Amino acid sequence: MSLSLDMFGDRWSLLIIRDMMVRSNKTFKEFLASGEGIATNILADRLRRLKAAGILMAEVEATDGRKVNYRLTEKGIDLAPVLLDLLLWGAKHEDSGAPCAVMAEMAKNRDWVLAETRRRWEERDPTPILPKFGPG
Amino acid sequence: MSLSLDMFGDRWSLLIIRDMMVRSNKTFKEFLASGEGIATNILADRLRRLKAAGILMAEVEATDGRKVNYRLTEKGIDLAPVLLDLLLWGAKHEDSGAPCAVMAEMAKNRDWVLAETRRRWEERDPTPILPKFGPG
DNA sequence: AGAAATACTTGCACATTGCAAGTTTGATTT
DNA sequence: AAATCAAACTTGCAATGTGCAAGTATTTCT
Repeated sequence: MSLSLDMFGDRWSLLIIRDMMVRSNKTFKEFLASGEGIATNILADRLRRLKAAGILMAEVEATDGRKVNYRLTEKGIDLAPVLLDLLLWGAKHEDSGAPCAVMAEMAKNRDWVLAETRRRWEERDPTPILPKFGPG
Repeated sequence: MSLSLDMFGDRWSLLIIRDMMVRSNKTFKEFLASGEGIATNILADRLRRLKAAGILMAEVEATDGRKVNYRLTEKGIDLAPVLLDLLLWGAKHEDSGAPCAVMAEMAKNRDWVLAETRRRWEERDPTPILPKFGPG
């Protein structure tokens, strides 16, 4: 756990991973526009560190050599349970602005949400997971 | 989630909570002796912030007015799923030194481990959770 | 060839952290 | 009762990390 916190014991790393996981953010610009207000140098540094740790990988887009697409690795997508629990905790104990019913659904269908998150990652499906709930 | 990371987006807060949860650490001195090497000023600051956030509470020991006993609140013990997932992730993807079999057991009995963690908190049972596994 | 877009890097002020030492309050010993 | 010890902090300061504004490199568009 101490090792995990060497990597995630900062303000931004987990937010970046969350943006990749639930918003399908892929590019530097998208991360900047995520609204949390990360500085460009910090973003560059975190992407570098997460890449070095094998949590994400980077590749330049085939059709546009300017763009770099970041993508979670298996190690990265395995953080989904941590992020989901953190989200549920925040929704329960902090004023998150998220509707209670939605959060209750997510807590109830925890395993399905995790499976669906992984499926979207595997199939590169960029559909956001938040508005859709339940197996049916 | 951004709100959660305002609180836990640092190197030490979650480690302190982990030490309270799995090692039943209660006093300033015990936290210092946990082996992670936190500085005294940082420890004091984090305890203050976690207390202000309602994640733990402090009370001076009745029989020894020097000692302050820290204890997780309901809000604090609710972080157990996050910590467990982080532990399992670290065990899977980083060299944690923890035996694989033990971690596999924890992953399998996730719900039981969480229930047992909460029971120990409610009953103030200081038995460490790590060497004991399975419902039977 | 020139302008625009994307992904960074750099310089610098400011905040946070870590270490060592000191302070405060309460218990224990003589 | 005085001196000593113990636990929980606080303080000072150097080093490290962060955030903002600006600049650079490479690639694409016109």
